[in-house]
Amino acid sequence: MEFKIKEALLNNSEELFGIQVEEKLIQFQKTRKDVEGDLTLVIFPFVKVLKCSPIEAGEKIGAFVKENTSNIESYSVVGGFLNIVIDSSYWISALSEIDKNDRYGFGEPDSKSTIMVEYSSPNTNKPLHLGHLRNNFLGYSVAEILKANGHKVIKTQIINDRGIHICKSMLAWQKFSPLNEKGERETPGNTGIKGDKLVGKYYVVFDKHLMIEANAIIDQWNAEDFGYTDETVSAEFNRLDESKAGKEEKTIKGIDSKIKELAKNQTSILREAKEMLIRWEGRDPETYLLWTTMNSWVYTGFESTYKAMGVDFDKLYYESDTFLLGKDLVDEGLSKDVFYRKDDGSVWIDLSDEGLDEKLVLRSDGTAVYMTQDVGTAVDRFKDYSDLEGMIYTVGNEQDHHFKVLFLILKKLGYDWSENCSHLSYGMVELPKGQGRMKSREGTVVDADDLMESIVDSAREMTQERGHLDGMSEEDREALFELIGMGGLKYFLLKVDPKKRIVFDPTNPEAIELNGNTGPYIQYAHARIKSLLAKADGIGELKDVDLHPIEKEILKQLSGFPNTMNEAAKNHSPALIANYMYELVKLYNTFFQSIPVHIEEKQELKDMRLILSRNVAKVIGLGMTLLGVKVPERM
RNA sequence: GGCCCCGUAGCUCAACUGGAUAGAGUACCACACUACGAAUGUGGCGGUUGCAGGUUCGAAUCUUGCCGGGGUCACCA
Repeated sequence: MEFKIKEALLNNSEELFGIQVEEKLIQFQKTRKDVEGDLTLVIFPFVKVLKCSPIEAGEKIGAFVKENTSNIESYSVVGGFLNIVIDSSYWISALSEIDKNDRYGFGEPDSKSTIMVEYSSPNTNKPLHLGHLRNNFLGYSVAEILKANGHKVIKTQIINDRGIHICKSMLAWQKFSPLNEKGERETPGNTGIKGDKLVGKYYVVFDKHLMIEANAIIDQWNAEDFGYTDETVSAEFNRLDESKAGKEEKTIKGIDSKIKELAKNQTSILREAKEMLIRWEGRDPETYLLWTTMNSWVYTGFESTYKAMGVDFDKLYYESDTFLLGKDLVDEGLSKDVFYRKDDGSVWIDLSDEGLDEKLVLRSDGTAVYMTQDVGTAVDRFKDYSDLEGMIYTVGNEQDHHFKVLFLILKKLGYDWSENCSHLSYGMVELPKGQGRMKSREGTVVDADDLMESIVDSAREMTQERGHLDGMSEEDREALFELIGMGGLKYFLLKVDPKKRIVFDPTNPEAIELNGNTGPYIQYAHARIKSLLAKADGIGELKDVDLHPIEKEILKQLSGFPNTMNEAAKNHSPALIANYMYELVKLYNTFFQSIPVHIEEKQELKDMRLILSRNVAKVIGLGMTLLGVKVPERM
């Protein structure tokens, strides 16, 4: 409709305005709720051209539009706004179109370019937490949205399976695990502890011992006892210690943390972990076996968490496979003078022209850093998929800088596709009242499994209270509780603009509501419609009938679905879908509450309302799928 | 300290990317189930959009300065 009006205005621009107006002057918006109309044209941009008051201009354009466009019932001018009323038969035919299409709003599968979406990408030394939930749901949803818009999508992650962090867990397990009566150390098998939780437990154990040892060292230093401490280290300690004199509390804190770092590096336990990493890199069989064993525990644990989350991947990349890949590219970059080597052998890129700093891409000992492998992995992925057009990295906004640098490096290395790479940067999940983000060491991390379990528990309780479960098997009930709980959780995390941080209070059992603007609210509407439709004995043909205003509102909203999907894909924002869904359901509920369907005497009206309802349910189903949320037939 | 992001009702979030009188949920108060499912609906209460200036027909949105919160500036990942 907008298109029709726009065309009419443009084609008759000379006659109407005296000159050919630019297309961008024609701006439509939704009509305010308290004003009659279905579509509003903003008049202000034409005022200058027509050299008259906004009212006169509005009247003139309104009259023209009514005369030259079909399906315009009437118009009115308020202030600088032309409100256009579209007739019922237009909306009825729109409904008829929607009704014909089971995949309304969706594009032809694989009709657009191939895009890789990376998400999750966990470390293998600790379990997944609330932050990962946001990451996973976001990545999964964006992938589904792109697919629905016709893109071919490859879901992937890079698993951080190597490095000092996993060695810490391995070492702590070796040193500190108690032995059972058979003389075995703790395993998921003999303890019943989930694999990722067990490995995470030993990561914490390592940290505890590290701190004890480091604090003991600092105590000795403070007592001027430097024992076997290296001279350069003791000198550094003295320098730092003396620099505290006369400083503010904040500065002293910073210096203290540097001293702590220094002491940590002197501990035997950290040295052992580093030695273990070197053995790992040398492919020492015993270390490698331990590493594969403990990682496999973690993967088994992750698998069950991913299953509960309802996310999946098409292709996995492991850091242990890719960490060497970037090195060849560093050589290539050196030969192209994109990088340069310092005297100590380390390799850098200078990005000061782009307003960024110098960035290290290879250590002086020749080992790879994070950036090195990210460059390597990116190039590798484009080799793996010849039709790949671009990539989306779902990673928290703490890494904004990293990705800016990464994309720049790729560009400078001559990879044109770097322009099609984007960082889906999302806000951290934070604790309330400026407590900042969750920290594993302080025990404020919200574990993913625990949270999912507790939300399903709430769903179970609420659903049983309602009691619409007669004749449902125990299995089906459990599946339903999970569907509702997970729907609530996903919607809670996805309805917020990805860019914004989320505040979550773990101490508040009602932090995730299941009433109001929530997943279950939308699921409930779906179940209600299904029940309504089940009670209908046959639905007739759609006829041209007069629409109630609320019915028209619902149709307007339904008509906007394809556009919302487009915007969601363009902005990588599931929140747009979630907000759309909420608006749709709110309108429908108003309708449901105030307008009878089955006792309507006029068959044509009844049929229209049933068809309308059917399509609301359809769009709810389609839209929620994009968020990874399932909708029930009953609940 | 340099750079980046964010400040909207008590709380959690919207606002179609510069448009009308800034909207929802929640909490609180009051109503509505013998018409189809009350996880609902209808009212009410609640705001100087952090503060101060600037740009224009028009600013929560763009701009400048300040205040407050977070992030980042590692031969960590």
